[in-house]
Parts: sequence; C-alpha cells; structure tokens
Amino acid sequence: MGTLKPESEAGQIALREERHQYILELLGREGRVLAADLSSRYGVSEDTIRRDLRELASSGKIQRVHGGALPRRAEAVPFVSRQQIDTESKIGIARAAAAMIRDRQVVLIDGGTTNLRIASYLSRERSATIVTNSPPLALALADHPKLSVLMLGGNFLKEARVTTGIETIRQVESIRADLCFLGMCSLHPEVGITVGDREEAYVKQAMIGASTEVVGLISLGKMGTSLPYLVGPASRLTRLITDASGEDVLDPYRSQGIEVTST
Amino acid sequence: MGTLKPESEAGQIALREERHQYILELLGREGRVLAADLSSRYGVSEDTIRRDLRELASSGKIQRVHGGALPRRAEAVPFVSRQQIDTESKIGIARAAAAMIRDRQVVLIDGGTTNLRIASYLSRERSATIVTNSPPLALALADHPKLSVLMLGGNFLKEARVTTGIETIRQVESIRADLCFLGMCSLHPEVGITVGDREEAYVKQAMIGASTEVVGLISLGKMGTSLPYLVGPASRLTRLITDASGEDVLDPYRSQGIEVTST
DNA sequence: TTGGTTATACGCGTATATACGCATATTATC
DNA sequence: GATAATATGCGTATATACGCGTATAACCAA
Repeated sequence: MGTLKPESEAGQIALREERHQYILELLGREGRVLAADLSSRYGVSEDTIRRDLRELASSGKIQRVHGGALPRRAEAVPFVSRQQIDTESKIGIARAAAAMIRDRQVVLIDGGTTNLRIASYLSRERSATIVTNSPPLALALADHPKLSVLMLGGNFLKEARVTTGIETIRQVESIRADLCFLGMCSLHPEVGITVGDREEAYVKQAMIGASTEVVGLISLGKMGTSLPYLVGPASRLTRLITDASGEDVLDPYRSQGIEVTST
Repeated sequence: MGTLKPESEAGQIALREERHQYILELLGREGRVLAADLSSRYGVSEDTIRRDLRELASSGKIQRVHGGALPRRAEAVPFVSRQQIDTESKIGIARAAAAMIRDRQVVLIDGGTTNLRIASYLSRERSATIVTNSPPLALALADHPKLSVLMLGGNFLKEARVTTGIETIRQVESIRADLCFLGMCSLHPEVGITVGDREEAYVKQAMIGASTEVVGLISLGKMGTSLPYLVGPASRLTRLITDASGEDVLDPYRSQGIEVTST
C-alpha cells in the first residue's frame, strides 16, 4: 500500500480483484459509481480507484466517464437481459411445467425467468390458484380469466424481482399447495439447491415445506453449479424438468428418487 | 466545479454522461424537454443543461430548439405518448406528487396509472421506503437504487393490477406511513371517495388509516363522479393534486380543509 | 414596430478529476 | 529470508466540468 496508511475506516478492501468485483456489483445495482465515493467506501485512494476503473474500462466491462463510471450499455437492466438468455431451451421447460398444472390445484410459483415463462404456456381454460412471490409473474397471469392469483407480500428484492422476508414466509406457511415450481439458481447433486441471496433461500425453504410436490425447472447451464446459500439437498425436489440429457448428468438425481423429465 | 456549490437538493446527477442518457430517455418518454425543467430536475445550472443539449444536438441525437429540445425525428414519439390518454396532465400531477416525497419517509402508494407514473418522476437519489399493493409499481421502482420497496401481499385483482383482501389490509395495518398516495377512481365533494370494487374500498380505508398525510391524485375527468363503493368522505384527504383549475371546481374541496395543488 | 422578458452564448475563475512519475509497501517466488 | 514483481499512495502538473456575470439573441405581446 502507500507510503503510510494511518488508518482506513472500516471498509478497507485490500485486493484489487475484490474491488473490481465490488465495483461491478455496485454499478449493476446503482447504475453508476463515483470515483470519490468508491474511494471513501473502500478505504483506498482515489488514484487506486481510477486505476481500477481504467482497467475495467479497457477490458470493456464499464464505461468510464469523468467522475466515475457507468454501465457499458445504457441501463444495464439485469432482469430484462437475463430474460432473453436461454430462451430456446427455456420454452420447452416452461411448456412441460405448465402442462403439469391441473384444474383446482393450488400452485406455488417462485420467481425467476424460467418460471415466468410458465404463464405464457398455461392454458386459458385452466382454473387454478396460483400463489407467487413474483410481481412479474402475477402481472403475466393478469389476463388468464380463470386463474385466481395470490401475491405474496414482503420485501421486494430488486435484482431478483421477488418478495422475500418474514412476511413472505409467514404467508407461505399459511398455505398448503399441491405443486411448487421452485426457481433454480443452481443445482448440484451433492451440494444441493443453492442461491445467491440469504433471504431468498429462506423463502424457498418455506415453499418446499408448504407443497406436496416440488418441481425444479433448470437449464443445463445451471446444473452442477453452486452458490453461497443453501436451500436444501437436491432430494427435496420431487421432480426435475430440464433440457439437459445424458445419463451421466441426470442419473445422480434419479438415484436420489427424483423424477426427471428431459425435454 | 463552480465557484460555489450552494447546495443541490437530492436529485443531483453528478455525471455528465449520465445526464445525457437521462435526457434522451426523458425525451423519448415525453416528446420534448425544457432546459429550465431539466435544470431543476437534475440539480445543475441551466447553463450546464444547455451545454448538454448542445452536445447532444451536435452529435445528432436531438433537435435543439429554443427553451429545450425535441426528438430528432418529429414522428418519433407522438404515437407512443398519445396512446396513453391524458398523459400530458398526468405527468404534471405525478411530478408534483413525486416532489412531495422526502428522504427517510415511509410512503404508501396505491395502485392506478397515475400513481404508477410517480415512479418515473422520483429522483434516483431519494432514499425512502415505498409500500405498495401494486406489482407494476414495485417493478417500476426496481431500478431506483436507494428505495426500499415493500410489496403488500394479497389477492391479485387482475383488472386493477393491485392486491386486495384481508392479507393486504393486515399488512397495511401494521404500518405507520408518513404519506399515502391514494389511487382515485372518482371523487365527489359531497359523496366522497368511491371505487368500483368492494375489496379495493376496504384496502383504501386501511391505507387512509395508516398514514399521517393522505394525498389524492386526480385528473379533471374523474372529479365530480361517483362509483358504487364508498371509501370515505372527501375530507379524509389532506391534500389533492389535480390538473383541474377554477374556483368552482376546487373550492368545495378547499372548504373541507383539503390543501389543493393545481398543476 | 417597440419594449420587455426569457433564453442563449461566451469568457472567466475555480473546484475537481485525471495522468504521471516515483517512493514505499505488499505479495509472490525461490 | 532474500529478491523480484506488483500494487498503492502521494506530489505535481494538466485537463475537465461547472457556475456565474454579462452581453447578445430570440420570443412575445401590445
């Protein structure tokens, strides 16, 4: 570090890569970062921040501007862009999921882009009760005439576009669902179901507990990966719908008693 | 920066590029921008805004005109904005409403298209807690970095795109808000606040009870009308924001002790 | 037209932001 | 533990952005 760094507040972030990571994350969340702000936030000199920003800019990850940086593409809308990834395979998965829903069932549907697509493939003739913590899903169901939609309240998690927290969990716990479509961030046969947010993990646990059948919709890319927060073992799922194929990938789940549907 | 940086409210947009983006975005939404308006909105001098506009104009992105700017192609916007009836007046109302929100406040925002627009005019610098029963509003707030959003759960009413019912009411009752923007379906000085759905009426009653200040946003067309279900007398409102003008229309409300803001 | 109001342009001073070179601290490597 | 490779902070020079004062130009109503 510098010639002398007498003290540095609390938030000292010593490693360059770590700072880069945080900067990108913050940028994604706030839509802009200020050099001076980052400096005081991470307890390093503005000079260092500027070097960081220069590096991130030259590798094309951010757009450098006077005073700070902006996302490379105007309005890096994390959700919209994510929505368009994987569309091909997600359609098949969502369609298979929608076909599972029967009349009069109470169905818990978690957030996530794949689950959101279920709405598009749900028959307009189907009459069921859909319970969800995803405002986008509720909206997508708004023109399904025969569905009853229960929106779960709670803290709105902006990145994932779902509600979380104690209110959400309480409401879930007061429900007995026939079917639950769990949003899958990542799934690993041994590690289990994991997500990137603690609050989300709790909500998912509650959903699993509230439903007779628990279905995971997951595309190949997310299988075999893991994230910081554990929801539970893979065996909490009763069924898996995926575009993955091949015995080597799917057997570890089948051997845990999970029904696997490959689209 | 300038010789002296007096202060700048909250809405300060520090980065030049960022302002450029916002200006373009706003231009796309409203079909025109005014220099003076941009100045107060972004908390920078008109001079700076003019420089911005000059730059955008010289790079061909906008058409500079006296007092502000227009989209480069005359037909670029009209259809989109004309599609939304009485957008013009709603913009003024929503903007006035957004300006009422202060840092750290807890603000209840009801559903409705006018209320939804508040999101667009809320400064990205504002840090407040927004409580709403409107999934579209929650989504619209998703990229306001400093806001905390609490989504009220409940039965999702498809036509109005809001949640209702006992769950919603219970959650509202557990909250003490500084400010409440009540969605106005119709308002009559003697009949009072009325809506077309029974459940909605109950939710609005709860919202009124949970908030210190109750603000109604209403366009001229809805004033003096009434609907089947009564929420309460007009005097439950502490303030009215409207595009209506004329003493004959507004005085009946003023005489009930309601502050009236005419945009 | 004319006169007033408002918007704009220009130059300047100043506050910031940035780049660069160098000394020092930290980390990695042997 | 010594040495090399980075990373960081600071001083300094320079560039940029901004706000203000003032002069000019465009608009608007009699």
